[in-house]
Amino acid sequence: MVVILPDGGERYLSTPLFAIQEETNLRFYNTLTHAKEPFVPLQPGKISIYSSGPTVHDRMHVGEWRRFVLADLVRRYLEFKTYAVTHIVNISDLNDKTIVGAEEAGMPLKPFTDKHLQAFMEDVETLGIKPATQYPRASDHVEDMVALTGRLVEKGFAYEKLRSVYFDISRYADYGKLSGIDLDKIRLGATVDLDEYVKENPRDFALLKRAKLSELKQGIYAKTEWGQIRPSWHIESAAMAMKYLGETFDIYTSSRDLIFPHHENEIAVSGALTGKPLARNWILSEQVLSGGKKADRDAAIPNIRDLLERGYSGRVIRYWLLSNHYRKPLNLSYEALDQASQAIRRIDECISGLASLEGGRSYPDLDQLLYDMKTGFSDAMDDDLNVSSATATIFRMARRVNGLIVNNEMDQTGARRIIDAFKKVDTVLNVFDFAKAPEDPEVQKLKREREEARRRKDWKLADQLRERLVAMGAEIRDKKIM
RNA sequence: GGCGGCAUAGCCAAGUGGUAAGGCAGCGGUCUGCAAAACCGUUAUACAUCGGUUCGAAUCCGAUUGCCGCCUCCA
Repeated sequence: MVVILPDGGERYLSTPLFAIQEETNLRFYNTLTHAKEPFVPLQPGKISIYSSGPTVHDRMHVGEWRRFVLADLVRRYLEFKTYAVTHIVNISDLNDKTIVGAEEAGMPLKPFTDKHLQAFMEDVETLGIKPATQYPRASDHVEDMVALTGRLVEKGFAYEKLRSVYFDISRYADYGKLSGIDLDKIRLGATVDLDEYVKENPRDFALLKRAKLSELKQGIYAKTEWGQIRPSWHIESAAMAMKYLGETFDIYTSSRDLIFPHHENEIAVSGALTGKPLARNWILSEQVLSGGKKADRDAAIPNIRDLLERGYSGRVIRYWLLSNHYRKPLNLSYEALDQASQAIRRIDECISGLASLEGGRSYPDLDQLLYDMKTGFSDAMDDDLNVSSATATIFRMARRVNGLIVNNEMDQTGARRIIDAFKKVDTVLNVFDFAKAPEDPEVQKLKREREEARRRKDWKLADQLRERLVAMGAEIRDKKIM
């Protein structure tokens, strides 16, 4: 007997096959439904994520990195929970900004975008972001975009006007679900000059744009039945998402400010073609503010390299971007970064204390301690990635462990297990320091000299050496002179 | 005007009905040659405002205020 399930087969998810995954209490806030809901993958054990990628015309400022760090957090946490994740990040290298940027730089488009893509990848590494499974580039997928547009025209969802092709929103009844927008009430022309365009309805959006003269000169166009065109951002992203992850995938990560019109338009494109939702879960980061205003590229917002030059390490920046809940606005300030730096140091100190531990008794309640941290961490993360609560668990653990070390109640075996537990948690957060860089010989030499001075009770020399060591950035942890 | 979001200590921040986690900074102490680190103690009887529901509200309901974002060719 064949049963057609009205819910598209979702009830299969309660069969034993899914039991392992189902035991988890993982819940995400889904912007599509405006509610926290249990996360259930489309396929057992496998998860597909698509993330709104960079526009490679400039170095991204630190605010924009929030959505990439969020994507990384989602991915790492799912992998922590033993899912196999496919993660696609699109590279937007064919648009007004890159074309204008290349022109201004006096470079052909490809080398220009290559250069900025390389900068992007540098920052990915600095921030400890796991490289995506693939980084498809818009410029490599124009044929796919033209093909999708052709299908939309055939189905009557798109029309050509003066050699551009537009999506006809009036044909797509579900338009506006993600943003909750009411098309009759939006203010038309609030941010664009509508007179410049010849759409049948000002609410329609471009799929393929007639190539401009400057673009034709540079050869940045594709020949199609509608003329020489360049694809729009919306069709670019939708085409790559569907090509790499299929008609429907598990998670779309991005940031709130891209909901309308961009994501709404992608949903319309894919929904019109397949009748299916593009992504089941939309996980979107709230914005980074600077001085109370949106941090955008026009303002003087520092990028990752600027912050490195100011002395903040990649993991400090990452921790700062991560440590506030992703659905709350985050205010950029050096004070906040300083606080993040201090906070991380607390854990670093604990880890290095464990690593250099000698002697000590074994701690009888170690298993309980480890269990508390593990469950505290994953319970918090299961609840829509509550990083603040998760880190609170870790800090409590650190304080506890430091106390045990002070009282000689921890031995090397226990220390090793605690470090392993920190490492496990850090596969998700990726902010702690386990491999202290070996000290350079000069530092080691000064430290020996200082110890010698202390033994001789030559405090003046010892203090001078301490000043020099601190200035060199060395850490000093004195013990009682025997 | 429409839609969406945010408001908790000096700063950052968790907490959706049971009496305010955690971090930073501060203060007192232990340790130290003195510091640093670490440890112990301490730091919100107004959770934006007003009203309501309840035995009980930061949490639920209504209204208000302030701030932020988006509004279709910038991505």
